[in-house]
Amino acid sequence: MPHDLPKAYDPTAIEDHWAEYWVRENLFAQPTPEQVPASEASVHPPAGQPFTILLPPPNVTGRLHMGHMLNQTEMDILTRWRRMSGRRALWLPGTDHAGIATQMMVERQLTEEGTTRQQLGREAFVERVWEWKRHYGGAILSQMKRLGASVDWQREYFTMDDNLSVAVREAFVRLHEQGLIYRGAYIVNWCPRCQTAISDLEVVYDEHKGHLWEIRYPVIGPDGKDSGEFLTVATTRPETMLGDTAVAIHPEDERYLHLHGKKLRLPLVGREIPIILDAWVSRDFGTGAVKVTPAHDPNDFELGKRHNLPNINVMDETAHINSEGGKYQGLDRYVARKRIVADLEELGLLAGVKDHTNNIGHCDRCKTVVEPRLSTQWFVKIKPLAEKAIAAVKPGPDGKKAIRFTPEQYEKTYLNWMENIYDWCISRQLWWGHRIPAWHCATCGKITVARVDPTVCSHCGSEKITQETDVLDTWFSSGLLPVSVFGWPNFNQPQTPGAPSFPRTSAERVGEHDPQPSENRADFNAFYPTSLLVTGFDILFYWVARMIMLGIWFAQDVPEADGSPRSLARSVPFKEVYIHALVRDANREKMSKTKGNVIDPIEIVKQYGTDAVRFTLASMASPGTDIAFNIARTEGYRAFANKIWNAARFLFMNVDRAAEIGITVDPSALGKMPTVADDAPLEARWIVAELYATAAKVNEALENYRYDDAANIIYQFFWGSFCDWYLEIVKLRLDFSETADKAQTKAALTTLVSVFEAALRLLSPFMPFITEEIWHALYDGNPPAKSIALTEFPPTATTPIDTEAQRAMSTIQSIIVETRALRKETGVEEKAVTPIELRIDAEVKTVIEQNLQMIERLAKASEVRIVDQITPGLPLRTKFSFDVAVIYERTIDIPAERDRLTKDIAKYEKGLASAERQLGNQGFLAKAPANIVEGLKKQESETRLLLEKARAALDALPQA
RNA sequence: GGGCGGUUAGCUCAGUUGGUUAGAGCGCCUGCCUUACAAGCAGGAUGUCGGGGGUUCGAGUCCCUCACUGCCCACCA
Repeated sequence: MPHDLPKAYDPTAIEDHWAEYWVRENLFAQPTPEQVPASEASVHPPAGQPFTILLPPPNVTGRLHMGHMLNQTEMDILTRWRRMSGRRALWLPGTDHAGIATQMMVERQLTEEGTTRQQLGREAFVERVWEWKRHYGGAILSQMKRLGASVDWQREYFTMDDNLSVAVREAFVRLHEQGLIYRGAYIVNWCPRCQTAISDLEVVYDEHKGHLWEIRYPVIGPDGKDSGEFLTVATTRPETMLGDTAVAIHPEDERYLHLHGKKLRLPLVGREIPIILDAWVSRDFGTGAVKVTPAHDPNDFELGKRHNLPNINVMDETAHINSEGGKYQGLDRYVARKRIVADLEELGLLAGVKDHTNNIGHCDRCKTVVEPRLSTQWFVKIKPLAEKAIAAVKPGPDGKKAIRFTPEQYEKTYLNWMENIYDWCISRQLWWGHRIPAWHCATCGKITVARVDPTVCSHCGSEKITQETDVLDTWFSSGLLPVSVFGWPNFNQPQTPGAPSFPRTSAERVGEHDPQPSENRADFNAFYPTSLLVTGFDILFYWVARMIMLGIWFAQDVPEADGSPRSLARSVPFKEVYIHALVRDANREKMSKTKGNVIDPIEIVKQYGTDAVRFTLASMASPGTDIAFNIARTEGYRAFANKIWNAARFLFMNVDRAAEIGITVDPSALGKMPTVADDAPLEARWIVAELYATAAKVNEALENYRYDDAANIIYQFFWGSFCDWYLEIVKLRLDFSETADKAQTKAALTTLVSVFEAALRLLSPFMPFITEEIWHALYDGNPPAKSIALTEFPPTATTPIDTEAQRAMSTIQSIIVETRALRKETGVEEKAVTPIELRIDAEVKTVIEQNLQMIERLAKASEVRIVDQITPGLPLRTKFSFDVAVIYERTIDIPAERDRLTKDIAKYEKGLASAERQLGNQGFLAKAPANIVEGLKKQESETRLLLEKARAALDALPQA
């Protein structure tokens, strides 16, 4: 049974294999829990509490980027950890149909083919998008599989699956029934390229250097002719003047008040427009007179409503001037601007042009400048939903919050937004998405909203009805995911005749997967509310907030399993939200395609291994701080993986050698927390104590989303304690000679293997690949489970830790470190062994005397002479509880030694002075807690001793 | 304009309710191919915790202020 591991760790050789294995074996599938009757509860031991987590669905068009990988690494660590800790873990994956993004992608293809979606027609186009999805849509999830995400692939969903579409439709209809959906003409953000409305959130603002044009509008005299007087308005967008229906001035602006009641002649157009008074106008901006274009500016729209002004829309959906624009018709908005400015100048109506910096909104998707546009859209009256969403994050009557944010600061951001929320424009003029289930009647003009496609108008019975062409905002469907993925609404909705046959999923259409839709509430009962949402702050409002609003709104009507009403705390879509940081490049720059600093996770994974990249992200994932992804760290963690690899090789080498003389490790010692006898060797007691301490710290860190702490603690344990110290010491015990004490060797081997095996389990959530590989090798083909991921995570022990062993070991380590340093200073050759003198305090004397061989081996001492006093003249190092000296003929570097001692003395003097000052302070003695005072006193006496020793050593140095 | 962060070793970052002499990784310097690992081992150097003020027996940690810096929200034409 030789364990043949290649000498160097090569992630590429193992990772693909395990990634495929995990998927193929369905290791992380979480079936719908069977409802066990109480009478049988003893037969079926109660399963762990569910740990449910939804993958923020990546866009189906997406390619995996570093942000995804961070997000998935964090979720995977937590899910694996919870699963190994006995929870019923469900991590649910899926993709988002991503309306605009996907439509754009396919439109681009069509452009290359020399056609357009309009030429194709709606139905063919949508079919074309499905086809695209079938071909390319799985890419990001394949990448995810490669990264080893421990999700339940059997439950994979797509937001346009039929069951999820049913949920979308139900949600829309219910909100409509509840009077929370309305349709109307409002100014919305319009993207002239995408030719759709977009929500406020989808507009990103950018500062641009532009101009403020001052235009003279002729005042019409009592005779109906131009009076010769002008009112000068200032505008950043002269082209919109074609749609002006008034000019507004401040009611107390004495410069212009005499003009009130008069009319102006709109230049270039000739229309007579009124001068209105409104306090909204700011007197000190521009000229103090504002042209009012209600159809092209949100403020003007409000102004227009207040003053009953007509709305004149002068642009079409592509932002070209329409027939209202007279001779400018057909011109692009910016061409029209140029032309208009030139014409005004020619007419002598351009009073001035000033430089002006203004913020311009761009479409988040395609970066086209957004046009505020008057159009008819669908909205959700959001306040009632927001109220509940606010209550969910504020302390309830029991003082607890239904939803807790980590880091806490995001709670404020969230509340601030939620408290100032505007109605949500949910209609999009796209073809790809959930089509709004509303039908317009050509006969009576009314709208029919229905769960089932109607054949006649519900108002007048007319058959002349046509479905609304708009689709819903993508976030409307993703906002429903926490309820819809668990079967809402079908389980509590009477099956409507004629409703889409269910289950029929897009996956069936596509022929990829066979998701198992829930037809009862077992899934919902077991997994809702989900435990945690891990996501980036960039979609806090888009998605997180919408899920909270919609989740509460619809889940509150779903009774508990026992029929009782559902509380707010049980209606929320998730109990915790963990907002992770942004991954930046090594220079803290945001990664972006234009900057060319994007790190492709798959590339870097190929180079360093998934485990190393995961560990990098985990070790830097301190809550609330952006991650400056530094490849040097990844190199370091690849070295760590290599270290683990080689520790395994060392282990296997010894296991094999032991087997040759009939020593084997009892498999029952593995798979749990190792134990040691009280009389076991010190290093065995110590490493087991360290393991327990490490497990406790790691569990606590993960409990608090301190991935960074957890990773560093494990790293320190494995490399620092286990490899650097324990492995070196245990070599002393691994004696395979004929004369060896077999019982001792076996005990040492057992501790070695069992601690290592436990360490693998500890590491597994962070580095699933390498631990899986080594774990399987360790069991040599007979593992107790299909995967290390299904074994138990080292728990936090309830029994006390062997602090005595820790203390003793710490002293021995200190002796060894000091001796090594001393050897170096004294110029002892690396290979040479040399006797040392050691003076030790009584209380540690026994244990150290029993473990002299550790010092001999690790400090390269040919002999350790325990003395009462170090022989004068020997180069020595002093510590509080011991002094150590090397017996060596070569002299030390006296100036360097003097230098070192002088520095030490200065440090001790400073420390001592500080301690004495505090201890001499009555206020300190009176007010500081006892343990602090005690600690300081101890420190003072120690420092005093060290200072004396250092001074003595300095005095003893030969004069240069 | 409103709000929220950040500023700690050359670099990237920890430092939990104020408490003993501020840490890690990488990098750097020195010596070692020591039979698991040179992707390694051993030793070493490095900080007026952004500036100033205050509270306190005690401040990297709390308060004020200034500077620099990042982000979010709002959008006066």
